[in-house]
Amino acid sequence: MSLNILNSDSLKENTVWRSFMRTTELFAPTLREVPAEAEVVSHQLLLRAGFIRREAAGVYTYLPLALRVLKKINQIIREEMDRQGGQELQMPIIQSAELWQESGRWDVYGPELFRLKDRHDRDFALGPTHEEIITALVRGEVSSYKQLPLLLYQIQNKYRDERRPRFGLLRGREFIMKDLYSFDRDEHGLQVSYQKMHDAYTQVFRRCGLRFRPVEADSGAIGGSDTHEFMVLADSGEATILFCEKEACGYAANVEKAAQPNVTAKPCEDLKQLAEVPTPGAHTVEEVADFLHVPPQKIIKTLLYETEKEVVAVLVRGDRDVNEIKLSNALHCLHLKLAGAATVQNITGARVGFAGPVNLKSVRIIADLEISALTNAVTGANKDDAHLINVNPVRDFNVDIVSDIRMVQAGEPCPRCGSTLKEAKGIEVGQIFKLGDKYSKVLGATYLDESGLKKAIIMGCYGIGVTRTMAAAIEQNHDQDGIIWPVAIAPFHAVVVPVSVKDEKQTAMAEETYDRLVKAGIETVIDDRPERAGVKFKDADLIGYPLRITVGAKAVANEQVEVRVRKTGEVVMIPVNKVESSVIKLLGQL
RNA sequence: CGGGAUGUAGCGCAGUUUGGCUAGCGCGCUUGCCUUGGGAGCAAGAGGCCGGGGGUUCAAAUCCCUCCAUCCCGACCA
Repeated sequence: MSLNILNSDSLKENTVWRSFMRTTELFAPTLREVPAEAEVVSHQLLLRAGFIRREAAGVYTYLPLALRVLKKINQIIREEMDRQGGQELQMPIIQSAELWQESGRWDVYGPELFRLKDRHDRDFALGPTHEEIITALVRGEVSSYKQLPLLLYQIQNKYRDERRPRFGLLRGREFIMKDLYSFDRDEHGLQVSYQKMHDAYTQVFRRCGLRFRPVEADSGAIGGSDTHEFMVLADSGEATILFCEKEACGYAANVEKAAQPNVTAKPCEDLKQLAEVPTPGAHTVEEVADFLHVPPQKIIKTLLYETEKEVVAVLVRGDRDVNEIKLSNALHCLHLKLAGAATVQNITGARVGFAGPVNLKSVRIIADLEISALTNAVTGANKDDAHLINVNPVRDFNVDIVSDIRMVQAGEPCPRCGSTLKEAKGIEVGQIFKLGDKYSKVLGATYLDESGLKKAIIMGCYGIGVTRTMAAAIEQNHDQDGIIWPVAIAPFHAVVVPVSVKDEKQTAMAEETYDRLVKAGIETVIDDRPERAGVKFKDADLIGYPLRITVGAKAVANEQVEVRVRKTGEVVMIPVNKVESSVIKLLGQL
């Protein structure tokens, strides 16, 4: 009996999606006009093409077409995770506060954590990520080095109460994410797992048909050492990435992370006499530079920052911007913000705009690497309407910390090879982290090695935003008429459009074409609505089927259907009896 | 969190300033005719707690109070 079940069609029918559809049955309500709530193009097109509907701010229903895309992305992810030895599981979305308190993140995570109480008034959170749960699971089940390494992953809804949900699926509060966690005995094992995931991610995004780039990144709140982000390249992207113009070099980093090049040698200039000069009203770098006729590079910009521990003075060259991420890393602080006017007055004794490191008491001073290379520089005098000239580090002031704390810009030398850095915009769709023992230590996930020694498991975590990837694909691949899906993640491969459904010959020919394509395994939609051709064409372009097969009067007369490529607009005439092979060939070329 | 804006039919909007007939327009939807290669045309229809609650008034989409929702901008570069 049981064998019979296995041999039956149940196996063959166990495909994730059906490969055929009639638009008269398809639930894909398209809109002619752009809903007012949508700002970015992926959001607009997802709404217009009938892929999603909004339920609440940052919370969406995925309609059938969207779900097909998501399933395809998921499937590619599964195959690549499994290929690297990953095992899929599912974990709770509702997570008890205890675990989060144990890891310390109940307090650290802040308002982004969706919190709720049960009827007994116990605290819970909706999982924004699953480090706690998975580590707790593993600590209970893994006790020996023989059980390692372990790669476990899940694809589920995650929740973050964003301070400002926006851009449709690009920054939602409920979203689908794949997270894989690696568990290894040591750093070497972690390196192996990390590389596996780096390879897997490269494969995933390549297979999705996206132009992307892995970049070095900052590890942020999740913590850990090494980390790369996978960026889908799109001009509308929020993230700025810098990459070396030399392909062979390969350096690429998020601006948040991009290291500055080695400091140029100190210019040989005689140290001049420190002096105070009046600079009435000149409180920005630009104003001071104009007023004193010095280039901004000769000005030391002094910013006061407040952290949860202290107030610090931050020095960068006048033409540079502070990189707050680098800064908070250098200061080992959690929160960072520019000090208010009152604090500035209090500490420097002057209004905002006249702070300087000379004789600045009571706060630590942190300077960017470039500062030590300056001679005879200009700074604020800690006195209203006055600046100091001929200021020299060491001679006139000392700093407590020297570190790379500034933003790097396109055009600067590559920190690795010295060629020029270029800039691009990207959408972060994946990130891989080396966590080390950060979570295993606090949560007590350990194992015994061969010598019976108890050791912390070394972890890594690796996420892919599935719903964000779908939106990013649209940001990268669209035109005025609508979406242009890469074949691998398109909801369907082709749409057959009979120009007039009242023409029996056209209908018959379209049905034959549809039938042939479906039987050949091509996911095909037939637009059998009694609409005019223009309406169907518009919808086809909007939804973004990679291929459109038009069956009109010409087709009937010539026994040839017209295959149009969505991406290029290219049109080829194909005899009906060869339509499958031609379509397969065309899809393969896309 | 701060600031701004908006909320009227499925979608896009007018009407609100200066309260007053039965709340309008375009698209979409239904029915019929017609049309059929890029969102056609004609005709007849359906569809509204004017975001919720409370007030003022003879009378409220419109004025007042309050709550809610959505969107945008900002979060300080000395």
